[in-house]
Amino acid sequence: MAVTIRDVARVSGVHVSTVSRAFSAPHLVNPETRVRVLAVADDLGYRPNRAARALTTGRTHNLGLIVADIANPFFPPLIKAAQAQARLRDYHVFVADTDEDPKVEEELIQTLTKQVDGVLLCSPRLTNRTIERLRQEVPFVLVNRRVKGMATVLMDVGRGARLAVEHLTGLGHRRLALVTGPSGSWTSKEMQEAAAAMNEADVAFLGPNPPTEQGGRAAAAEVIASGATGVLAYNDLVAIGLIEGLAERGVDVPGDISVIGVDDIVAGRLGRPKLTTIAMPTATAGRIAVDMLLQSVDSEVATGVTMLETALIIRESTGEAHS
Amino acid sequence: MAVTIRDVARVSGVHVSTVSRAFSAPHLVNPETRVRVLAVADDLGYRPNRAARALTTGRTHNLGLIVADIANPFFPPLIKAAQAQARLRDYHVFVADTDEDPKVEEELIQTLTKQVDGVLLCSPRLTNRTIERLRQEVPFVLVNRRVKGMATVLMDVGRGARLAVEHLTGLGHRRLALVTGPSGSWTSKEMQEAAAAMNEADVAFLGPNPPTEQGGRAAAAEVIASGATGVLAYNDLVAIGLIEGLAERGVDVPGDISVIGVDDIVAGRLGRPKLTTIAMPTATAGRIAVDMLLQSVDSEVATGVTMLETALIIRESTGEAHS
DNA sequence: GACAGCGATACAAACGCTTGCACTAAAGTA
DNA sequence: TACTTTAGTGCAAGCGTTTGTATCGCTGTC
Repeated sequence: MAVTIRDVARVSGVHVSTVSRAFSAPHLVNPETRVRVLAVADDLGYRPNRAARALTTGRTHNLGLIVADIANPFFPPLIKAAQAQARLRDYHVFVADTDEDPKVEEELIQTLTKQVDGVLLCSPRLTNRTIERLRQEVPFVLVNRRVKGMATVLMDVGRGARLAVEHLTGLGHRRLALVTGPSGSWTSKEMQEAAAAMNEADVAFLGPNPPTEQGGRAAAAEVIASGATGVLAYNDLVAIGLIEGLAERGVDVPGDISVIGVDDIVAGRLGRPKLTTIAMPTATAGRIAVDMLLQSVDSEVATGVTMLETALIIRESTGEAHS
Repeated sequence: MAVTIRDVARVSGVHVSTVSRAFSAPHLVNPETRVRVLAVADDLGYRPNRAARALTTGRTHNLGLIVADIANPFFPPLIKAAQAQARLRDYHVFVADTDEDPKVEEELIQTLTKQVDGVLLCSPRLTNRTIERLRQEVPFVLVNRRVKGMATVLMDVGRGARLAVEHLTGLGHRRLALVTGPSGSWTSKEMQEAAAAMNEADVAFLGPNPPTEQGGRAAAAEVIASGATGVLAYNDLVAIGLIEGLAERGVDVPGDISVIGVDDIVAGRLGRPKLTTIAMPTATAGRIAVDMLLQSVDSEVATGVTMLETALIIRESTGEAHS
């Protein structure tokens, strides 16, 4: 049915191995033979069967990309960039969604393992132990999560959180709240630690919450109860939900309470009030993560940590405190 | 290195074929043997190598999902749903981004072809001829694009557009404009046809435009020049950009001009003014498309058209016309 | 003029799995 | 009892590649 290397060999009057080498080891075949073979291949519409190739070489030329929630606006730019970068290197990428469920996540990795050369784990909810175990089976690069000795791409939310707290205290807010995310989240922990380390402010930790609009809306009451006038939310989605939840309770942002998000998603830029937020270089992260992964696939060294800068973008959801 | 079917066979004292059948044809093996084999397999951590399986069976158990732009908020829910549905059926999915480029799209299909059992083509920009040619090589399901005789999932934007026009004329708008999308887009054509067929209104067609915020912003001048007071935009992103562009030129929405988008993305719901829009059942589309694809993979019949309902959601970006 | 060296090619095994066929032993049938 | 059937299993070919090794005809060297 499909045209194979054998067809090309037959038509061009050489052995299959010569055809194979014409593609993958050009220097081993006579230039004339090569052009002839290539011409025939093109003629016949030959496309190498990557599954077959994978079988002998052990390289699938596929990557796995596992994220907690594709629909979370944080991820698409990362997925897009990763996929583009992979394509540049002649790799295809499986995208899988765990629905924030560690069980699903592990299972996904297990089944993907045999068909990929490596996997990108974005904001994994797995335990360190599990990650370390799974790592035996397939090279990883972690995004937004630190596990000792593993290749990692991080975005410096710690610094972002510090900037955010400084911004808030600079505006006169004394009592702050951090609306935390899922409990397994490195980002969330990082933000907590950064905020806790700043002793110029008195900050309450609220959560954990699902990293969604709903999560934010649901946290509104708790935020009000905390008495905080400055809030740092786990991400923009949560921040937006929170602002809505506060509005429903008659609390104005930034009039009564200032809110800062994380991620700089489009919706925040277009919302009302426009969201002050910590911008994450997600596309860059995706690109770099793929490069690291490919490198560790080739060289067997799967280590190194890349820390990417974040930036505080001040828009309209933060304002002066009224004492 | 990795544990294969052979290891399982050796340890459990049976032939590889028995192990194979224990997995894929249980009724052909003695129940006792089967449980023993399965136990050993589990013990050893055996995972079938899908590439090898693909080689013999011709089924990769992979799907390709090709979209114009992952970062366009229209797609993530579709991708997520498709991926989830595929997983349910024990399929993995390659996600690829064409960057709205037909060349890239074709190339992607070509390289993916050998590693997938079928591909989902979302809002393809390819010509019908090309699609029909490519179809010889791999089963397709088209989303948001109609090609005769091909399996298709459509969302009824035509009806949506009619509702939108009615809504606008109902508000007293007489001069309308349609800010069209990319020229290859079925959706865009569909909207034009629907709008043109409504002779109660005088509608100008503006475009084509890139389906982005920038595209919308850039169209602002043209919209003003057209004299229209009611505008239907290709999608929410364009609508949002347009509203911004109009604001920059001192034109208020919905005060001076009413704007309707398409897609019902999150950003529209949170924006200011909240966008009146045509909601698209993207998640449903993704789910159904996968089911259709899998069905056509099995049965060789790759036809049938599913039309999904859309709905006009009236929010704040449309208002009465001032005569 | 015999031989080492080399470039180009052919050969064949291997990758991990599926599957049609052959075989055996037990069970059913006449 | 002799037969056919059937359940359970083994055997081996084959899927489309890659790749180490063998082969072959040259050229160049002493």
